Amino acid sequence: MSWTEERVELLKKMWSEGQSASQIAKALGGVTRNAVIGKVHRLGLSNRTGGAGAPPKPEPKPAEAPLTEAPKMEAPKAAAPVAEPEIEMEAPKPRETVTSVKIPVPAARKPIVPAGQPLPPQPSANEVSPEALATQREAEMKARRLTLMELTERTCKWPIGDPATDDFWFCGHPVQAGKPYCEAHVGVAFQPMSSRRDRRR
DNA sequence: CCCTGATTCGC
DNA sequence: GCGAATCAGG
Repeated sequence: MSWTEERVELLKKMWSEGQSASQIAKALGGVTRNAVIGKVHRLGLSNRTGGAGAPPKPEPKPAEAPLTEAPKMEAPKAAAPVAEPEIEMEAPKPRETVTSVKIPVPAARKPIVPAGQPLPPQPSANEVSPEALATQREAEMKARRLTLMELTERTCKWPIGDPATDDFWFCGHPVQAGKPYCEAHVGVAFQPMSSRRDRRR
C-alpha cells in the first residue's frame, strides 16, 4: 500500500479528530500504526492541537467559516468563564444491597460510603434483577481491580467502590464482544425497559 | 499485559 | 519517503 492522496486525506482527518495511530492504521488497512505515525510526522502534523498534553478533543467543528475576507480580525472575547457542563458518562455504580450475603466485595472493606458527603449521583438503574445482581457480585469478587490506565477496549469498565477513596477500581474482566463490560456487568448495565420498575418520580 | 506517540535509521 | 524497531511512558 502506498500513501495515495485519498489515504493521506483520511489520515489527516482521523488524526485531527483525535483518532489514535493504530485506529487510523486499522481503518486504512495495509499499514501499521508505525507507518501512520511516521507519516504523521513527515506531514508535520504531529501535535494535533495547540496543547501538547491536551487530550483528544473532538472538534465540534462549528461550521466551515466561509470567510470570504477577513483580514485582521481580532476576537476580543471578553473572557467568558463558561461553567463546564461536565457531562458524566453512563456509569452505573454498583449498589450495595443489604442482604445476608457476606463480604460481596473482594477483601473485607470499609463501608462503601466512607468519603465525606458528595458521593456522585447515581443516575441509572437501581432495580436489577436478583440473578443479574448475584452474577454481578461474583464478578466483582474476582475483579481484576484495574486502574483507569489499565483499561483497554477489552477490559470490563464497570466501576467498583467509591471513586473518592482508594476503594475504587474497575472490574477488568474480558468484555463481551463490543460491549464495554464483561458478561456479568453487561447483564446489569443493559436491562430491558420492561424489567425496570417505573419509579414514580 | 494492554495501549499510546516519538524517534531512529537502514532501505 | 517509508516504516520496523526501538524507546518512553500511561
